[in-house]
Amino acid sequence: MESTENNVKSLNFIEAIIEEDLKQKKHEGKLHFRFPPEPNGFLHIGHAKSICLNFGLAEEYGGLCNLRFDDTNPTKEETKYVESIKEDIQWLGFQWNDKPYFASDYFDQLYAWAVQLIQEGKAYVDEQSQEEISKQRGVPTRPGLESPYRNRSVEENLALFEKMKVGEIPDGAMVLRAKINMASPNMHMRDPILYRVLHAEHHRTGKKWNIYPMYDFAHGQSDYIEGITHSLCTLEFEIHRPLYDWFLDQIADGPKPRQIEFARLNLNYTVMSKRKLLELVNKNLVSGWDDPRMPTISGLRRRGYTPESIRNFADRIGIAKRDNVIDFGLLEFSVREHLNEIAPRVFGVLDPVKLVITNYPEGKVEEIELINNPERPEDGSRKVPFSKEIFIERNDFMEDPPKKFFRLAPGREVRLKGAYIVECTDFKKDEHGNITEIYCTYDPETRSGSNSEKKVKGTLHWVSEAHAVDAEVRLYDRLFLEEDPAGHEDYKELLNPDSLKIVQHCKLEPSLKEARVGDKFQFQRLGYFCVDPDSTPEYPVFNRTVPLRDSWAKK
RNA sequence: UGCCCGAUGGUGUAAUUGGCAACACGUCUGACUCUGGAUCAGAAGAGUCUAGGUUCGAGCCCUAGUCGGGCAACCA
Repeated sequence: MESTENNVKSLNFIEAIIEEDLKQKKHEGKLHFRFPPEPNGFLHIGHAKSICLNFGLAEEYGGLCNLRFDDTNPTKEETKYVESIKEDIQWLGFQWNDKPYFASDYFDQLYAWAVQLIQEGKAYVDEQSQEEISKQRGVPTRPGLESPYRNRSVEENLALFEKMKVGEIPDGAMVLRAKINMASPNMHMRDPILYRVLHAEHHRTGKKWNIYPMYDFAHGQSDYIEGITHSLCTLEFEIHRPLYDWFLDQIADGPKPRQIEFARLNLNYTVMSKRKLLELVNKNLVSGWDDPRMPTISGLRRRGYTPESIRNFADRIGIAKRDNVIDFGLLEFSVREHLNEIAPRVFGVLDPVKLVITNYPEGKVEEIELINNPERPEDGSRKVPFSKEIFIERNDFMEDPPKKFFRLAPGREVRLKGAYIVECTDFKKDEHGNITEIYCTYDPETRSGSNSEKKVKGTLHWVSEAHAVDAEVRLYDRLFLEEDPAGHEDYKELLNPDSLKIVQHCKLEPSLKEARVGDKFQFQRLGYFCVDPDSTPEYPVFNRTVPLRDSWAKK
């Protein structure tokens, strides 16, 4: 955000902290961030906000940013997620420092620190059941109770922890707990669990471990090991910060990372929790993590969003601590803005109706030259064939139109973009009243570029029947009917039944035969579209990224 | 009946750190246009949750409330 007068960039609260730290020479002027996803699902637009924040700050201030997989729970994590996360970050245009890091690389060190805490009398093995432990923890308004195992000897703790480690203890039978304060008003300080027994195979360490550290015992330490200076996370971890600091106080002697929390991104008309997104995928409510209706990065990519548009979006929404719900329209604005700049304009008729130009010579074909992108003259032009029989959009014709309808109707004139002005003389209907054919005459004097004086209110896109490419087009709408689906008992009931409309045999201009998967276009007057991977050479498939703004449709 | 955090136009974010609220999206006008797009010009819309206090002066500081969010997983 720029202030208008003196062009001074205004800082968000995290940048303000950073600049202050820099001024104080806090970490000898070094800046090191990290993006720490758990590989248990695909990244979504909310993660994009965090990615842009962390990697963006590193770029902005000349610091570093690690990609670190927070893989301390082998029951939920998979390699395929690791791969998708890497792909998404790179696609967004960011590069992590050095190599991908993994919390699991620190299991040995973490274990050693746990032993150290035991030796210092700051941790103990509890063999109560999960239910008992949870009951003793108390409630936020009342202190908890101390475990009967809280004060056993260091030797006994060491021996038990060793048993946990070598696999002699069944899942759930014992945990290692920090000895902090069962009466703390902060529930996370009531003797939090450090390690649990899990006879699970880890995606990277395999069967080496039978115990795995909890998030709280791994995260801050991982930051510390990597020399992170600013550990940025979302608001729900705010209450963990005293624990984050407590662990570091026990083990660290060098400079410590500082945890700073910011508000996560919420977008209306969608859900953003990995659990819910996973459920949509698992229940086949969408076609997969990359379904173009998903708010995942892979979904947005397939939908036709560009990395630039997402980064600009992240920039626009800002960083603060207050809860927020961003209007989906802002995301759409961001893609339109970028696509308007880069997408070649083409003709595509989604709902074709045939138009015959009765006074146009039979068999004649003119090659009409069309500008590829008026926003970028350097993108040149292309030739599009024009002939006697063409397709136009069905809703560009009305039998009995209102006065403000600037398109085709009996007796009305309209320009066929790049070609001629035509006047509707007649039309044909079938027994159901559907228009089947429209008849026009053209004025040869009005060809584009011929300086004819004639002006008309409307301009239509069109595709020559004989030259048309057939295609499938997928029209997407918001996935949910209500602004806040997650706020409902069952958000799945709020799925928009019309979130995907598949249209077959759309008619596209012949140049689109050359389009490759991922290519983006503006179908003139309709919206932005991109080639879907489901395409075949014979039958391309296009996704509508976003429609054009339509001030006519609004009325 | 606890602890932590937050509160600025419809939405989001600013306010040179105490000097009478700005930018973006959205909305509405109008111009232009061979995309009812884009672009351009303009408008409406908050007096900053409330009440006190400090001060020449408060969105910024203090006090007390109100409202909203979070915290009681062997998840992250």
